[in-house]
Amino acid sequence: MQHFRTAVLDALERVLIDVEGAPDRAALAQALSKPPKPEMGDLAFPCFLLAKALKTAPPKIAAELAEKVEPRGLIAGAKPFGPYLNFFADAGAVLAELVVGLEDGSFEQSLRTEAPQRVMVEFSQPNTHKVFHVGHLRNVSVGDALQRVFRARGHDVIAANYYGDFGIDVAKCLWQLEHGDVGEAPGEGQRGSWLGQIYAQAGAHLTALEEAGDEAGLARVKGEMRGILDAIKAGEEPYTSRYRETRQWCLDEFGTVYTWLDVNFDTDFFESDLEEPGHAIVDEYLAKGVFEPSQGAIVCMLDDYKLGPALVRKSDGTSLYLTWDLVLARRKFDEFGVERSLYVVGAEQTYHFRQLFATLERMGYERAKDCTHVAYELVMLPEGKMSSRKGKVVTFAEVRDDIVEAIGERMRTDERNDRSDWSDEKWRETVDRIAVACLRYGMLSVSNNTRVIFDAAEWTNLEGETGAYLLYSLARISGIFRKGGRTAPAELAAAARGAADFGGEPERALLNHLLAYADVLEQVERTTDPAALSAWIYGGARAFSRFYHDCPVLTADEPLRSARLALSLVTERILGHGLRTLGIEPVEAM
RNA sequence: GCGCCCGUAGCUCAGCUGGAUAGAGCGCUUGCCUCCGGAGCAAGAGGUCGCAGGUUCGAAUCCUGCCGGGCGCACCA
Repeated sequence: MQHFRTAVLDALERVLIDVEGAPDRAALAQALSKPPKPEMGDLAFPCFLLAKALKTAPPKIAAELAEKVEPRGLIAGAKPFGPYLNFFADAGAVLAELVVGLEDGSFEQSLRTEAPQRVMVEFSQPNTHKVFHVGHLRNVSVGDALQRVFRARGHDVIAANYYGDFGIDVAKCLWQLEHGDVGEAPGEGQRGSWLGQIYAQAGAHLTALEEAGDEAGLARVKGEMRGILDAIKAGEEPYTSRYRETRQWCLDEFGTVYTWLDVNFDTDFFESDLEEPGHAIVDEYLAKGVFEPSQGAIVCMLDDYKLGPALVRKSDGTSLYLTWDLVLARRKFDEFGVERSLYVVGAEQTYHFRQLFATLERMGYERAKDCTHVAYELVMLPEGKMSSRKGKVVTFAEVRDDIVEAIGERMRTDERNDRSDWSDEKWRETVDRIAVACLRYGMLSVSNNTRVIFDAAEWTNLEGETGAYLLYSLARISGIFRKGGRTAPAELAAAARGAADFGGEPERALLNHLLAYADVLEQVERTTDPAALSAWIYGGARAFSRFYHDCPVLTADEPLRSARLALSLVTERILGHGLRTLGIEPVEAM
C-alpha cells in the first residue's frame, strides 16, 4: 500500500529539487504535522525552515510552493494557510489504499520497526500471601499494553512475571495463620484473598504491639516470624508444607486473574529461586573487587554515578531485593539473550533501579544502558493512599464484581437492544469484555507519571470517556455490517476510488485520524507510555461517532454507500487492532 | 538537605522532540431517537496554562530561581 505521507514527501521533494540548502527528506518528514482543523487539509508543512534558504517570508513561500504542487495519486492538491503549506488527500484513493493494505498484510507490516530486538517486559510481580489490589491492576495494564505494543512493532518479546513468593512477609502471614483467629480456609478461588487479609491482620497485630509500647511482645512475635522463615529455608515441617500449599493457593488465584484479564506470560521468575544464586553472585564480584565490604555488609560503590553505595548483602549474611535483581538481570542477558529490558515497577522504586542499572554496568554489563525502568505513579483512593499493611485497599475482586454488576444492570435495563436470544455464555463473555475494557482503559487513559485516583462511582459510570464507549463504537460498526452484509473488500476499494462525493468533513477527519496509527505505536515504544495509544483510540472512536451520526451508510447511493462501508471496515479493523494492542477485546454487540 | 515526579476549566486529565484561535470527560444549561444501536451526536457557560525572570520571529511546551503537593534517599520489598 502507498501512504499519503510518503506521497506528500515525494511531492515536497519534487517542488524543492532546485532549492539549495533545502532540508533533506528525514527533516521534511520530521516537520510534517497535522493541521488544527480538517477543513485546513490533511497534512501540514511549516515553511519556517525554508525561510533562510529562500530568503523569503514563510507565508510567501507557502503560497509559491502551493502553485507548484499538482494533483497526483493520493494528493488532491495543496493550499497555503499563512506560513503553512497544507496538503489535501484524495480521500477515496487513500481509503482504497488502506482497504488493500489491510487485506494483503502490508498495513500491519507498515507498523513494524526496521530494527527488531529481543525485548523482555517484566511486569505484574505480585506478592503471594498478600491481596491483589487495584494498584497491581495498573501495573498489569501498563505492562501488558507495552508488551503488546512491542510485539505489534515487530520485536521478539518475552513477557515475564516475577513472583514475590518468599521473605519475611510470607512468614508474617503464616504466623498469623497459626496464632490468629482466622477460621477455616474458604473454597477454591478465594483462598489467596483470604491469605491477603490474614497478612494484613499480622501487620495490624505488629502495629498494635508497637503502639502499646510492648517491646518485649514485639520482639517475641518478630522472633517467631523470623523462626518460621528460617524453618522454611531449612525445609522443616510443618512450615514447609504449609508454605508450599498456601503459596500455590495464591499462584492459582493470580492465574484466574490473568485469565480473566487475558494476560499471558512467556516466563515466570520466583524470588524463592534466587536466594542461593544471590549469594554466589555476591561472592563472585566480591572476589573480582567490584563489590566491597562496608560496615559489616557488602556493597557496590557507585560514586561515579552520583549514587549511594548499593547494598547487596546485609551484615547478617542474607541477600536483598537488589541482589535478586542482579541474578535476574544476568539471566535475562545470558540465558534469554535479551537486548532490551523493561521493568514495569512503581515510581517509588526509581532509586532502586538507578542503583541496579549502575551496579550492572560496574559488573561489566554494557547492556545495562538498554534497561529501562518503566515507572508509573501510585493508584490512590479518593480518601488517600492505599496500604496493604493496614488493609486499606480496594481489592481486585471487589472492583471486578462492582463493575460487572454495573454493566449487567446497564444491559438488563436497556430496552433499546434486544438481547432475548443471547445465551448465558454470550452474556457472561460480553459483560466480562466490557468490564475488562473499562478497567484497562481507566488505568491506561492517564500517563504513567500521573497518579490515578480510583473512584468506584466514577469507574462504574459507563458514560463518557470510558472503555465502554470504545467498545460501543465498534459494536455500532458491527451493527452496520450485520444489517448491510459484508461486501468483498476489493469491491469496496474500487467503489472508494470512484466515489466523487466521498470526502466530507466527518469522513476525512476519521480517515485522517486512522492514518496516524503507526506513528502512535512508534511513540508508545519510544516513551514506554501507553497513554498516547489510549488517547488515539478514544479520538478515533469519537471521529467515528461523528461520522456515524452525520453520514448515513446503508441508505446512501452507490458508490458513496460502498465508500462509507469501506471507511467503516477500515475503522473497525484499525481501531480493533489498537484496542487489542491495549489488551481490550472488542465485542460485536453489547 | 539532596534526587525524581507533578502543578492547565468547579473536578479528573490530555496537549510538553517550541509553532496556526489552549482541548476532552465528569458536573451544569440547551437542542437531537417515524432515520445504520441515545453506553450516542451537537451547542453553551467555564482557563492570569502555580509565580517570576530568561532564550526565541514565536513558550503551556526549553532554561534558571521561587512557591505548593507527592515519592525516594544501604541492612524492608
